[in-house]
Amino acid sequence: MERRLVIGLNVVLAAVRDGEPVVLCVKRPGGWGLPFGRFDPEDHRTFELALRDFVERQTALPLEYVEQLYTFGDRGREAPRASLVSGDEADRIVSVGYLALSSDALTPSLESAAWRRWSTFFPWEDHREGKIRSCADITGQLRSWAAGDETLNTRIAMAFGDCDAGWEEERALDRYELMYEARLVAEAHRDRDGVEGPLLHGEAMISDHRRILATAIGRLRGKLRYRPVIFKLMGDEFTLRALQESVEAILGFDIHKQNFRRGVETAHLVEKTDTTVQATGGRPAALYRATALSEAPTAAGLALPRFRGSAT
Amino acid sequence: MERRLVIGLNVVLAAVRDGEPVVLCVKRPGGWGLPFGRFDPEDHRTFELALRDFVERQTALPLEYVEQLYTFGDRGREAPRASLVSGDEADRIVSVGYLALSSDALTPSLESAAWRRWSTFFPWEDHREGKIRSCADITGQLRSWAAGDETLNTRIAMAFGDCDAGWEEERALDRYELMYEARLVAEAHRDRDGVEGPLLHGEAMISDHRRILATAIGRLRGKLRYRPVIFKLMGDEFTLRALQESVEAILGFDIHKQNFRRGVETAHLVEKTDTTVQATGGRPAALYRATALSEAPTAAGLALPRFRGSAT
DNA sequence: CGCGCATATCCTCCTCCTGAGCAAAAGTCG
DNA sequence: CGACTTTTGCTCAGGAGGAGGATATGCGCG
Repeated sequence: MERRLVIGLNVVLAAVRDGEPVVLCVKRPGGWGLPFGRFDPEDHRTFELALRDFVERQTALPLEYVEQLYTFGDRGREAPRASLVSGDEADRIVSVGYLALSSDALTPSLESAAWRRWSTFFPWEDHREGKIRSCADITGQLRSWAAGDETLNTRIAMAFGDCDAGWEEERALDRYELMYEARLVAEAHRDRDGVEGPLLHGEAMISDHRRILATAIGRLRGKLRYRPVIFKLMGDEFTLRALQESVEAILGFDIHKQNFRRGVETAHLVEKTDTTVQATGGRPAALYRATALSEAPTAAGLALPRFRGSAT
Repeated sequence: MERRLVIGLNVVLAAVRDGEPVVLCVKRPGGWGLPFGRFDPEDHRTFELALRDFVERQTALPLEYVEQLYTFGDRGREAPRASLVSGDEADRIVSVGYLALSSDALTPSLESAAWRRWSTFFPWEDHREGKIRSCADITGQLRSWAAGDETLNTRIAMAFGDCDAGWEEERALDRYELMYEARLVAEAHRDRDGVEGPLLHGEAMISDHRRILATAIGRLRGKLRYRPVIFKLMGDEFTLRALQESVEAILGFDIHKQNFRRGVETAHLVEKTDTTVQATGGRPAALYRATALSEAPTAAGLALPRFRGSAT
């Protein structure tokens, strides 16, 4: 029996709903996962076309902005569940991960697809005021796992900062991988022992999908700073508060209001329309729209502050 | 005849030699290209292992630092030369590009492999003092090609700045792609007309290898700013001047000497040894080495200035 | 209508990073 | 020794970014 090479495509379709970052998930036999499909060179000229095709089939939602994340080719990574994609355990699966952004987060018309919050899978990535923050436990557990190992402790320090200072939001993958190695996430047990792992930090996903999601989160967070991608998550018109809330949702921490305004305005990424809306109880807010500048895919991003810990 | 799916691996192995950025090239029937090979799932557990394996065979050089760049899956991209890798024109080739860094740039023991300067392929990317700078022609040609097209002109402005102001060195790929579309590089003619294109800007490479190289250059340049990768290109001990020259070689422009020192020293990326060397005619320079901090793959990078045009 | 309330919006102040350049130090070469 | 070259230390000004005070403009309510 010849082992064939199979290319699987995975998509992290992200959006912001009611101020919460969400990702489109699909219910599978083994649990929740990302939309994915097999790339068939006969049918599709490019990865992106294939992606759009089967995401639409699996979720009945069209894709807008799409960007490649990473290609995972290691044998053993998908080990226990390889058969999910190929139907043939002997095939060698290489999976290409994609990040897609949606501005509307329409409810998918299929039962099996649903928007789920990032925080379900990565509770420790959300440091906004009033959210749970289980980060101290994690670093504690990591440190005792690392014991005296110099290298590991450096990695922990780099990935988590002091969890309150020096936290770099774009290192979501570093953090997940450390936790995986330390067996603080269920996948680590499942992949090694073959049995369902205990519920540890956050909900698990099938295969290596949570790793892909971590990659996507990190990439998106990083990209906010140097490309105007945030507007791919916004409608045509929005208040500055809404824009800021989206940014905060993605970043996972609160930022200074007045400075944020100054930042986006002096960068000329947005322009004021002449309409205002009254969504809250206070003064009506001006509606803004993205400028032509921010439409350019190569334009600069937002000047965003770093997380400096919370007042807790 | 069934079309099989084939995964090709390409490596951009970069180094700095005598203050010049170089890349390891392999002489092929159609011209110079990057080392590449076919990924065989039977033989190799991971892409990286496969990579190390065949690079060693093709060039007799071992790989050290390796990082994935991008996966190119579009049909038609490699069109005229698809047979190079597979030997069977009907196969569908997907290629995964990698970036590798070498600190020593040993001369490969094989005839067909050689280190070649980036500037051979991308003369317009080098803005250091005393180098040719054909950037003004290029933007001129691009603008007349773009004619009045709003979108294209924005892209040009974003990619090239004013070629003297607002130039962002990490946009090497954007620049190459624009030039490709405008048929300012030989590959554009070759890929479309099937015949060897005229010599235009820089030397052409086989297949889409120059595109991959552009991707690598952009990635490496960007990464300098947020990861300590520059030390992967340096030996164990080096003077600050040597370090700076490497950085300048990669970035493609000169930077302020005193500020550079201040930057690396206050970032604690290097520490002084107690030896000095006298390489030039002036005062002997202290030798430095990378600190443990800079060994951490997740540590921060160098604070580097932006290109502000040359005094010409 | 006047008042408290909740936001939005404007503006100021202060600090630190960064760009730029002067000047001294420590060698070589003739 | 004096001219020259390169390293190294230091200063200073401008600007970006962080924090927060002060107004503006809507609401609901008595």
